Amino acid sequence: MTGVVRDKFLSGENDTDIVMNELNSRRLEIDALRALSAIRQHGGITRAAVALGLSQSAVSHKIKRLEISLDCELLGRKSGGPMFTAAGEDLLDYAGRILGLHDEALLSLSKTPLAGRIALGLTEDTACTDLARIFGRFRRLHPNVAVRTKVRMSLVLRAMLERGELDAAIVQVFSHEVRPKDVVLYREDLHWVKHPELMIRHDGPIPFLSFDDECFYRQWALDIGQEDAVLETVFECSSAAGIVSAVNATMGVALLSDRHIRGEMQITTDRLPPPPSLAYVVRRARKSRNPALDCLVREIESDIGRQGGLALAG
Amino acid sequence: MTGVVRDKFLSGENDTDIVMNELNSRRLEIDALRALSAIRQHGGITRAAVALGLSQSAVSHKIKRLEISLDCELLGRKSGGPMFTAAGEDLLDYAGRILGLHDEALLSLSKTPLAGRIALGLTEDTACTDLARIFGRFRRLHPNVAVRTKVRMSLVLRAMLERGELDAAIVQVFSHEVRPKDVVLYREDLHWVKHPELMIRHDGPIPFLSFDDECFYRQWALDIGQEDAVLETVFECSSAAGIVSAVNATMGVALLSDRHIRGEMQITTDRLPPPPSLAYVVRRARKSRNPALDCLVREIESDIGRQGGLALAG
DNA sequence: TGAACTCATCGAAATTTGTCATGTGCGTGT
DNA sequence: ACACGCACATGACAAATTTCGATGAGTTCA
Repeated sequence: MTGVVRDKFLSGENDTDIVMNELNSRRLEIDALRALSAIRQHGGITRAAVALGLSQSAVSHKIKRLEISLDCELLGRKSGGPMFTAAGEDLLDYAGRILGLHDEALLSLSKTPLAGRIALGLTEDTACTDLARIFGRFRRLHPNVAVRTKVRMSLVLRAMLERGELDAAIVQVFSHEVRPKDVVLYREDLHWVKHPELMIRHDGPIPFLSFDDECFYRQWALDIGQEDAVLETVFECSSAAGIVSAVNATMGVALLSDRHIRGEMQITTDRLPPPPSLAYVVRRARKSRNPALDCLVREIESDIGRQGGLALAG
Repeated sequence: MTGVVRDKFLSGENDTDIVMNELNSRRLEIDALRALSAIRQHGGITRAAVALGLSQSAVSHKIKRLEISLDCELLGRKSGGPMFTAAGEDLLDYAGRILGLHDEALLSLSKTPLAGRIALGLTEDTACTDLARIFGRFRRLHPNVAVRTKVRMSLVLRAMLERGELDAAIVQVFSHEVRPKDVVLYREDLHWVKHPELMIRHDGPIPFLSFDDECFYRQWALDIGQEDAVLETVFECSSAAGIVSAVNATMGVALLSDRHIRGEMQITTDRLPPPPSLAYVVRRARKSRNPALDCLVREIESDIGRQGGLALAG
């Protein structure tokens, strides 16, 4: 509220009355309340700023404005102390309720139905999961949204995202590669596995059962294999099923995720470095501002049900 | 939200994407919701603007911005039709809830206790009502606020308001004198009354039982009496009780409100014009920006409990 | 028809918000 | 003790948004 009309009556008043005028115009910005919630959600001002698409200082300014309006501190600024003051905790509660009503009003009153197109990339293993059910429901709820899915390996999907051929993709990345804007759906550990009857010699190369060129973590394996001249690729196959068979046939050692370890396979670490852990994330193209996609990502995230325990982003 | 960071990615996009970007940044301003409520409360944009201390065009712009955010119309703009659309009615409901939470958050979190002074004027009949209870509670809740009340007749209080000797007063005014910023507490009708045994002659003056100089509507009666030479003042008294006794003693005709009509009194309209109706309002001095007074007025308004049915102003 | 009233729109002034650059404080490692 | 990295605060200013005053358009009433 920037009204000048009211201030015409203030001429000649003393400084106390000017302060009182400030207090009279107090209000809490919706977006500042949203920033406060994001600080709680993401664990700090800087990460909240990234998630909101603002600069760190804009978020800092917003909190400052809330604090001025309320004339109390909201963030605890002592090292090692709680992030929020008691007042900050109280306001977070109000913020949640206000934002809930606000967003509900936006959703229920807006007469623009979700429409548009979504070009979505999936890997084969995610394509065969509950995601199909999620997409089906989404289509039923939003008939005006055209969802086009392409199933590729993760490296291909990532290239397509970069080229703008996809709006979003569900891809595997190493955990250290998770970007702030990625939505982490779940995480997986990789293991070196072999059949119990396969003897690893103490010298010379280890026979490696490799996924093909398009497996994004195959390159990691080859890189460490070349560095130490440890691995020798003896088998290439693009499917996990093929690799599983080769392991069971004692043909060599493979790098597999928990999901693929079965039967008599044995996890081994002899002469091999600990593998990196993986994350399945929804990654969006840079040019992907699309309410329909926002809604779909929210559905996916909610349905996969991370239960708020895992960090959304690094 | 005016972020530039995100918009850097939009270069080269077509117009559809720009529209979608607007939708993505939708939000409902707190003050716009407050304006919508004020339009309902005051019966139009222009009156709402006065009450909010803004120009008419600022309020018009606010509604326009809400309509753009929601992509629907909120005000019915057909003559004779309802002021609000169905969507407008829905949003009013949300607005009430959001504003309630917002204002509650402001009140409960703000660490600046209400302080200051209130110079309040009352008429004798209002001083002897539940208002005393209201003031008592206000003092207990806000011990730092000094409330000083002066009991006078309405005309005197109005003069004191003009002179800045009072911050606010509860006064009687004719209904057509209600100002936009007055808070209407309740309304009263006046009636010409006489005892059934008093015969009004068909010619010559009517004996008039008059309140004294300080009764603000006495002047109205004398004015119309002089115009038509109808009334002859035969009795003057400053208290309603005295006037009631004189009526019952068949001394003449008096102008009384519903509250004072009792026993065998008879309402009459022979040869007399219909009296104006009255309103009891909280009227504030022009220089009365005072959070403590705001709070007190809200308490008074709420407690008198107009139940939202009556218009607050003209 | 003219007057009064209400609301919408335009151009520009006023105000608010966000960015960038920099400062400050804290924790960690050498 | 010092250097570095990280997180947040602050100042100056640009960009965006809101408000104002003037005016236009529409409606109602006498």
